[in-house]
Order: sequence, then structure tokens, then C-alpha cells
Amino acid sequence: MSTEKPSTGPFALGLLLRQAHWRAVTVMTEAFRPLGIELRHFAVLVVLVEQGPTVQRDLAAATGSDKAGIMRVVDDLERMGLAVRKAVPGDRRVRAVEITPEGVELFEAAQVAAEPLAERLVADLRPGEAEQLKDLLTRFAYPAE
Amino acid sequence: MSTEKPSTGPFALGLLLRQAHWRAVTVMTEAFRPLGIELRHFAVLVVLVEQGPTVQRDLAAATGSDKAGIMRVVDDLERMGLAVRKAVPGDRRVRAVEITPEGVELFEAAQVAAEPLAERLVADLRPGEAEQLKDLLTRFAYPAE
DNA sequence: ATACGACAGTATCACATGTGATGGTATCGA
DNA sequence: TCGATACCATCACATGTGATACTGTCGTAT
Repeated sequence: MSTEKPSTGPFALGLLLRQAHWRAVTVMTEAFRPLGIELRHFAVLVVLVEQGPTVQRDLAAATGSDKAGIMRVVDDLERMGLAVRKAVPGDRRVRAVEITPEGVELFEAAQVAAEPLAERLVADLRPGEAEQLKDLLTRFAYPAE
Repeated sequence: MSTEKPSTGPFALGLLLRQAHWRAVTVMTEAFRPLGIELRHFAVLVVLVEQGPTVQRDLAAATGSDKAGIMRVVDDLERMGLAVRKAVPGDRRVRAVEITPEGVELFEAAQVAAEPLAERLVADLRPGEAEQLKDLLTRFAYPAE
């Protein structure tokens, strides 16, 4: 599935981003496989840990998927016992999603599992270059205004 | 569709790559829309221009999609008159895909259309940083060996 | 008070994409 | 020459994803 090294031209950067993203996704997916979850499940868990109980609408906004996709992910998480939907007093339309103790446990296990892989991803970069890359990517991905 | 700025941790780099890649894809897709093709069509054209007539299996390897996907893309290109399947003398199993003059024409038009957008993508970076980013991404995406 | 628009969540559909099976051809070895 | 094996392109199918329509609830204004 690996692609060729791109040549120059206006598309070089895009192709590089694609390949780099693909590599990161592949490695992380592999890391999560033994835990029984996929990236998108974990992405939701991250938000739940950082923000506490969250409405599905906000989960969709925070992860970039749409509400239908979030519904399926939350369905999965609920089936696995990693999160629960709870009624919100005062607004019966919304159902807040809350992480369970099992979910927290798995989240921490995922952190531990991912750490060495994240290290290995940037192993070929010289000291400091990883931070440099993150800085450049941040400014590229979130241009001013 | 835009996601939140990622925090720190082992996943920051992956999330940044995702967001950066998404931005590049969005911009380029928009650039190709008036030409009537999509990114994956153009990706095949790039290979055809750079390497000349190419077997479908190699196209699949070069673009990262699978053989069935390549078949559908080549179907599209043939329908649009941008490429043709030609029998290969000496091996009747394979059909080499070759770009047509119309294909070359559209390829060059796409280059012209993409150039200013590629500039704009890196407009927020300081001089030289675009090359730096490309260099880092290359070493990240294609680790030694 | 009720009628209306806005919105959260759900269910359903259409479509795109990846995987396994099939047909046909070339290559190798006996 | 013939049979076995390898390989390419295609087809048919299953799976997953995004878009659409629907239900129930809330806020608001008349």
C-alpha cells in the first residue's frame, strides 16, 4: 500500500502529507487493535476524558465526523461498556455521553500502548525536529484567522 | 468539519497530520472541480506523465489504492478520453494504460490551476519553511530502509 | 395556550471502497 | 507437447461511510 516518493511540483506537499498521515494512522491502528477499539473510538474517548460528559453534537464537532457517525461510535462504546448515554435533566432531547471507569482504564492502557509507537514514528528525526515538525504542521493546519 | 486544536501527548502529531492533510485535500479538490476530475484521477495522470505507459498493477502500487479502485479510475479516464488501455505486445495478459494528448493537456491545465493554490497553502509560513516542512515530512514518511 | 420553527438524536438509504472469486494468458518444467 | 503454476484484469459481493428523512422535544411569539 506504500506509494512512491513524490517528485516536485505543486502537489509534492499534498502527496507527502498523505503518505505521512497514512503511516501514522497505520501505526496507531495497529497499536489499538489488541485493545479492541479503532481510532475513531479512541478519538471520542479523548474528548470524554478531557471535557467530561459531552453531548453528541459536540462530539461530532470535536472529532470532525458527522452526527450519524458519532452515533455508531457511541453505540459501539456503549456495547463495550466504555461509555454510557445519560439523560440530561432539563432537556430531554440531548443525551450526554459519559465515560465509564472501564473506559478510563482502557484510555490509559491506550496511552501506554501508544507511547513507544509514537516514539518510534519520529525515531529517524534528529533531536528537536519532532517539535519543529509539530510547529510547522500547526501553523500549516491552522492558518491565522 | 474542522477539528479542535489537539493537545499534547502521543497523538498530537497524528491529529495534526490529519488536519493538515485534510486542508490540503480540500483545497486541491476545489482546484480540480472545474476540470471535471478528482484527486485520484489526477494521481494516475501524474504517474502516466512521469513514467509513460504503465500497467494497472503498477498504478495501484504507485497511487496506494487497490487494483479494483484503479480499474474504476481508468474506466473514468477512458470514458473522458484522457487515457487509453493498450495491448502490450509480447504479453497479452496485461493492458498498459497510456495518457492521450487530451490527458496531457488537462494535466498541464491542472498544474496551472494548482500552482497558486499551492502557494496559498503555505502563505502563512516564513520563507524556507515550506522546504523545511517538506524535508521533515519526507524523512518522516519514508524512514530509512 | 397553542402553533410554529429550531434542534438533538435516530433510522434509513444510496453510494463508494475494499476483498474474494473467476476467466484468461504466460511461463516454467517434465 | 503438455500440464502445472503464477499472474493480470475483471467481476460480484460485503462492508463501511456520508447524506437524507423522520421523531420527539424545546423555545418563542402571537
